[in-house]
Amino acid sequence: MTSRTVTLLDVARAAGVSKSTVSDALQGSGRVATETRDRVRAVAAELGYRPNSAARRLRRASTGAVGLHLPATATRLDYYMNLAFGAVERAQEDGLDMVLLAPSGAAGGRIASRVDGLLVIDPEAGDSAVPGLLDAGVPVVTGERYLGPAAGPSAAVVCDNAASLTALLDHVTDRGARRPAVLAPSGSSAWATALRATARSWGLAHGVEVAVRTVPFAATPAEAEETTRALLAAAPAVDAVICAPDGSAPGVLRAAAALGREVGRVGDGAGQEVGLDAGRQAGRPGGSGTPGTGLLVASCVDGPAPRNAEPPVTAVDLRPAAYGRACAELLCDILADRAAPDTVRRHAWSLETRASTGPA
Amino acid sequence: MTSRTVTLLDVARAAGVSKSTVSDALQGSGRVATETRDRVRAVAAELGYRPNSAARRLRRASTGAVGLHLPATATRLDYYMNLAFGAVERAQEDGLDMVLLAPSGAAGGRIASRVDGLLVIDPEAGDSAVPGLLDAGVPVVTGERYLGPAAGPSAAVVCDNAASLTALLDHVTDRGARRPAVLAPSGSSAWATALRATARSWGLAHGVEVAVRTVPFAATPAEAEETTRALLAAAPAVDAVICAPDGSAPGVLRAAAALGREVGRVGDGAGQEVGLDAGRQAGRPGGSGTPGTGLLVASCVDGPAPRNAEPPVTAVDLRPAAYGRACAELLCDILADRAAPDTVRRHAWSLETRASTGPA
DNA sequence: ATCCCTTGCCGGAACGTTCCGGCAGCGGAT
DNA sequence: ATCCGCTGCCGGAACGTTCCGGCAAGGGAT
Repeated sequence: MTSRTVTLLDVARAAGVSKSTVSDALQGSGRVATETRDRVRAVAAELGYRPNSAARRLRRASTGAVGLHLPATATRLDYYMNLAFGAVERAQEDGLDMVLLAPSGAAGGRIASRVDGLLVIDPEAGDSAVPGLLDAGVPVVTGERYLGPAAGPSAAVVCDNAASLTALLDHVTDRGARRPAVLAPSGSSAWATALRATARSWGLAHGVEVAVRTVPFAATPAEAEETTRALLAAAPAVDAVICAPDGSAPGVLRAAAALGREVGRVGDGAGQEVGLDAGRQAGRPGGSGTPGTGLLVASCVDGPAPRNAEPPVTAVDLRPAAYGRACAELLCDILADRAAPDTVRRHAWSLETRASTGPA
Repeated sequence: MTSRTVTLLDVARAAGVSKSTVSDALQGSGRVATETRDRVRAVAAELGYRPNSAARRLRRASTGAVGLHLPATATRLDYYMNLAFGAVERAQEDGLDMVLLAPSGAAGGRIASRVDGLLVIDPEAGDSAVPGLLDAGVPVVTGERYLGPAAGPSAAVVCDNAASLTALLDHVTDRGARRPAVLAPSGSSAWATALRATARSWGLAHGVEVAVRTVPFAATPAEAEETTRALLAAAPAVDAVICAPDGSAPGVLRAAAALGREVGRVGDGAGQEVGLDAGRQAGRPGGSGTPGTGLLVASCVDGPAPRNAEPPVTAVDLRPAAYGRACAELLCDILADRAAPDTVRRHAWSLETRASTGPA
């Protein structure tokens, strides 16, 4: 407030050198004697010199910022909140600002003049903003692959979604389930697509019948509950439900409770065999269910909902904050030429086993 | 890609005028004949001219971006996700980018060189990043007041939290509750402070004893459940629980279920009188509760959790997206000199009555 | 002693925009 | 006819950086 903004020239005068030398000293570029460099840096620090980002950007023809695009349909999922902040943190380490892009996406063309790169998370093939972003003329890193048309090869950080759902299915069968079912997400994101494909193929590979029901990408617990009720009514032999969308696991739990299924146990209490139940429960859709019959429940996305549910629900932890970090890191690497612009990296998930799939 | 970036000078040459005229024509500044202006604009559009934001910012000494700071403790609450996107949308309408600030807050000093203004949402007095932001030298709009030390008068958008909690308390007493309790948030945000104060004062004003328990600002359902159990054990006559933190209402519901309290009904099933219950239930802390005894439940923050709970929970809808919009709008107005830098605006909430406080 | 190469530093020219002062031309008032 | 003021346009000069070419000074090799 009181003092005018201090520029390179001010530092130069104070240090008794030219502005070029100050610039070189601070950037570490050019040829500067170590002694001079230290002195200049000291003076700069003392004067409280802050480089003017606009000037720097003008000169360097870069903006110093990257854009972040999140799925329009799912801005309310706090999974993305964690992801976003992970990304912000990492970008900041490279001195980059993260600008939040409106889901509507407005004019994709002018984006290029405002950011040096783009992070496009879980791009839906149906999202009209995405194609504009992908060829905005700046490097793009997608979180999960883009499966839409005209998908030029761009950099990506991917999760092995097939492996995580497989792990979940393996886990529930390990715990005794014989007839697992999957509530798979709709939509054309890579995540949703992979889960649907895996849900179908795992059964074939293991000679097990897997019931698959499709629910919205961002299903509410109520929707999950409704689907689960219908599923268990139609296929009472199902003894494990794996629920994909973030936050909807409580709905599965509620359906189980309403139908008298005890979550966290498999079988009918006498043993682990479960085939008999089929006949017993058939044709009692909205009824009170058959007390004493167990059900395993798991979620493809960890978060507050599965973690705090009663009982806590086994889930795949996608580690969203780390995922966001990884995306931002890849983009930073590409911008700094530390990585090729078509690099693909993997992000590791972990399985969190909880009471909903059996005793600890 | 193919063509170089088109500058003001290119447009000038193509239109047969000087760069100054082009600038004036496009900005609407200076004195330009209407005919010339239209022609210049047509040429600019045809060439696909995009102003270089870095150059513009350098010249105008503004950055074209505003920063958004969210509470560090609560980045995971999707309330803030909605708020953020509301703000982004509004800022975009004024051509401003919204840059997400890392919760850690790093160096507050250099923020001023990167943004023209700041949005600081629910500033905690304990958040070490906040003071640096408040006097970063740029206009600041806070979402809710900052109650910390050295609070220079800055612009704010506030909610009448006293009124919303009062409305909730009035509502449950209207529905028959005689002994409401409040799970008030800890912390020193204006929201938390106002709720705690109101919880205490409302009782005095109405001659009703209000039990107040403090829970974390971002309490998990498990924490809310635990607190509710303890509360109902210690004060069994409590017949309504109003729960403040976002997302924790399900915990109250679980506690109620565990103690055999029927949510959405008040009294013991025979009538609306409830005072008698006190003796009946006393001294049965962890037990199965008293079946047939009702409990009203409400939340101070609406969202997926109360909306999708079973039964759905009455809540105050703070309308976070609109709130974010309002904050951004105020900041835009201040930056454009349409509002004084110490303007305070109100944001309206609404009460969403649902089954948890009685039949529809 | 001469030459060359390296080191350390500097001046100037961009980057693309906005804004200020100025300069023609012209119509109307004196 | 002279002068004034207004309109429409233009040419610089910033804004604060980075980067390139160049220039002295010094030291080693010839």
